[in-house]
Amino acid sequence: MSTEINKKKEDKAIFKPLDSLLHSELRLAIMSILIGVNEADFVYIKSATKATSGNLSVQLDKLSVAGYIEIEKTFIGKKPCTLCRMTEKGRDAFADYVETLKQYIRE
Amino acid sequence: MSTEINKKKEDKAIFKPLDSLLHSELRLAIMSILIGVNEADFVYIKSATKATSGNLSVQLDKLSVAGYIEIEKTFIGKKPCTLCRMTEKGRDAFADYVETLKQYIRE
DNA sequence: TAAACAAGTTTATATTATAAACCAAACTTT
DNA sequence: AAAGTTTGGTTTATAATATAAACTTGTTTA
Repeated sequence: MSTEINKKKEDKAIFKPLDSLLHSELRLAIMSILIGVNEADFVYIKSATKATSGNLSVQLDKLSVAGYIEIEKTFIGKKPCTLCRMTEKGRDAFADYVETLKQYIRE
Repeated sequence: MSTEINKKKEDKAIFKPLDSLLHSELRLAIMSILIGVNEADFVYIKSATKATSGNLSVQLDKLSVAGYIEIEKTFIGKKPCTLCRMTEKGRDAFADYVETLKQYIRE
């Protein structure tokens, strides 16, 4: 049986897990852009991140499914325009992520 | 042919890429532990991170192959003991990573 | 001495990210 | 006006990565 004398090994992790949806380079970049502006469109995010269209499309969709961003498909003149906006949920998740991350980078 | 008149879209990403070796939850946790101490053994890191042995073994190996940590296999009494220590290169990479990350989290 | 345990490693599988291929509509050139 | 090009994406296939399961080697304990 275990006694007080036995040196206890840590029985819980010292690090809080990171939100894996946000801990991805491209998704993090997207969120980083969106937290600073009211909205941004697909083409802008693509050029700012240098992501391929396919990758961007997929990652935006994941953020959208999670409710972290909203996607609105409109037209600007005759061209389609995909607008992205961060939700309150996304803002909270991002703030949480940053807090958690600080544990890891010791700041 | 392209002219100066053409509105140039951003032609470089606004985010510096993250060191993908470090941008991994477990490897980051390992580095975070090692940066704070002189050395730590496999068993300690395992319990501190709650990683499985297999996963830990693989990730330590990657960090070691990259030259970010050194691994020394010794015995403590009759039991094998795998000691890990961060290298100077690892320390630099970690510092770089943290700096880069700040762009993304705006701090 | 056989069963259980400790400390890992190796290999297989599931998850995730990335890239390649494709599509529709609008513009441009001949 | 038909043919080719560009824009703004989506879908699907592949490559990379993380995780878990199975195994190994040696040790301790019942």
